[in-house]
Amino acid sequence: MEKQTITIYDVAREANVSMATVSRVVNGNPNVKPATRKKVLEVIDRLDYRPNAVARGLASKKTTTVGVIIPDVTNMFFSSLARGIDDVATMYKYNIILANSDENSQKEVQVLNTLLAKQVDGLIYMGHDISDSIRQEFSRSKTPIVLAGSVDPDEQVGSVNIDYVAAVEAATTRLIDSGNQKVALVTGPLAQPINGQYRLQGYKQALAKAGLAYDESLVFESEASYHAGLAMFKQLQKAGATAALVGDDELAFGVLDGALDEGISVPADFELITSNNTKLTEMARPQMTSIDQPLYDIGAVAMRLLTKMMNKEDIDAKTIRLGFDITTRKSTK
Amino acid sequence: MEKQTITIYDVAREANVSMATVSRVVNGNPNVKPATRKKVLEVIDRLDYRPNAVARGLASKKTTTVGVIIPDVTNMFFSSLARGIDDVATMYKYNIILANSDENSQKEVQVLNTLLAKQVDGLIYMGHDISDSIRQEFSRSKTPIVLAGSVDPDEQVGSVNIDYVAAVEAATTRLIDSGNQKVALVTGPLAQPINGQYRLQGYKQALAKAGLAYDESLVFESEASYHAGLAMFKQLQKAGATAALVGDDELAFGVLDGALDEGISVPADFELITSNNTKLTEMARPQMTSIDQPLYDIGAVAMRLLTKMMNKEDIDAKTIRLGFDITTRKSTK
DNA sequence: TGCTATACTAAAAACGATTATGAGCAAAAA
DNA sequence: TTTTTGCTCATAATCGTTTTTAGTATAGCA
Repeated sequence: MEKQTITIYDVAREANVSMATVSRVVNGNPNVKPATRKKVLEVIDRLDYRPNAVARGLASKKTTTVGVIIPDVTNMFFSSLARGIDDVATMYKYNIILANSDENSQKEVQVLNTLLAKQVDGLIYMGHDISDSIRQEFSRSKTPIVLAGSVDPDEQVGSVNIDYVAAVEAATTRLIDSGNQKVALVTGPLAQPINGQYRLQGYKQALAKAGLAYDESLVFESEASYHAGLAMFKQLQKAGATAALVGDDELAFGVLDGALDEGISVPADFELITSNNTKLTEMARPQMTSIDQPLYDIGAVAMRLLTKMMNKEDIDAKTIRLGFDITTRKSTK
Repeated sequence: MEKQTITIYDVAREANVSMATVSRVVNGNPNVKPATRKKVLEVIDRLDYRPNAVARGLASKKTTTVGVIIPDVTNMFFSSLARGIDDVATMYKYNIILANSDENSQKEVQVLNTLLAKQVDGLIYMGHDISDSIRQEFSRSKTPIVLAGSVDPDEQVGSVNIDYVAAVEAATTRLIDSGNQKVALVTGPLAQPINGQYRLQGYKQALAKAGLAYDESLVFESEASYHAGLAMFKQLQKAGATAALVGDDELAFGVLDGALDEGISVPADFELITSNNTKLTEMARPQMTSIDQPLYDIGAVAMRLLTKMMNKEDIDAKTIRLGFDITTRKSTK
């Protein structure tokens, strides 16, 4: 128990150079003679010196850390995004401060502020609902921000997503084309733009193109949980729906099991398309047909976009729209 | 676009006090006259001052940040732990730096080092496999560390887990008691202590107590994925197993669907118990009986233990063993 | 009135890096 | 030989806090 922390100053002294030189070799600055560099590296190794990132952050005003606000890590949709984010973050030598928000705007604002206090170089925000309070915080912050997997109606900040309108329209059309007159739409709160604006719009467009009337009683709001889906099926049945487009995989899994538990055969008597194409879609029996959002990629691209913003590189477009697909499995005819 | 960052010095000047005084009111130090405190708070509010956590971290040598090493956020088992960790972390005003390791020891060591460079106040490590390299890093680090959901054979660091031996023994016994002569054990790599030592031991104990011979051909190693489970079932069948204890829910889900896909009826012709009691167990049809590890709690307790260590409080026990249960559902008779 | 105790506040020194600025020196050019 | 050029490297300022040290003002007391 001899020494405490060993600092750049210690290695400078041991190596008979100045701290500036040590700093240079640590940071790979080329202005160091190979012999000197070697000497310094040896001392670093011998002393087991590890640069203090906090001090470095203070001096350089860069923390190589980005904040990630996530509704709930436990939700496969978001954790898939998070995985993409983390992978490209480490690729670019950034670390991730992860904070769960429960999509509660008060918590979000608070979290955002502690993240900014910690001087993160950038922020990634996940969550469908961009409350006014958080939007306000966004706009007065100088820190680069990008939204992953959700849409920013006024394009203040960067965002990466898919064309939800088109995706839902395509999926709904598929359901209509296979003979369903009454296709239900089951999503999260319509107050959230992704549901109330985009998904609903896509749904209506599909209906309109097929010459079907829009029937409000076929639109269901629900939290995104398995149990909610289980309970939901009876309502769908009551409303006379013979097919449903569901906005979340867990929820869809619930609806599916709800149907099965009622003795309804899927897809023969009830067809279902879900939206996120997580692993869950393959675990269900029958496996679920799904809109295929490239979740991992959305996260990865969002982080990549953020790195560009942090580097002050030119961005062609703040909003990146990735392609989607519909993966056909066994829950549709 | 007038001012850059506003510092403690600015508010001191505006409020006609010293920076030390501002520091005191920000940190809730009682040695400040109420009137002064009020005045300072007003200025802070007016200038929209936000303390720089990096500078604070440098000066105080505390970052109120803990590092969390996780194999994969996308795995429900670990994300459940992570959620517990994050919740109590925020409760104690800590933030979480989350890093995926893929249970790759090289990555782990690297991640650990960058975390330490960032001066985290503590570390939580998840993962079944504690490689020698990581163990070595642990032992020469002065930073408090606790393991969540895994066992430390030499109790160098803190850890929170359940009694895996007893849990597996109980589950296996259950399977034997319901008439199965050939119970398979399906887990991750036996090289990992949790599998090769604890689970296997529990399994053997159950066998021994029931007077059954241990048959190596009934023990299967597998990665913890749904697809691996799907493929695994045929092997179980070939080995003549009529029941299985599976170490991971996704894997178990795969085994279950594998059985179903083969036309085997569960639990009539094949019984199954899984180990983690994640949401998945309820989604399966039939729902899966499971050892019930309190995942969220393990995470939460681990973080709580870590806070105590970081505060240098006395710890009664570095290893905390939580209780477990077996939740009976429909995959057992 | 003078002295001590009390209650705060001010100034300055860390904390451990980064980064201008410019000095020293050898090689090249004049 | 002298001047210029180009590398290397050292000095010192700076980043925004916390924390220690040294006060100062007020009040209490004899």
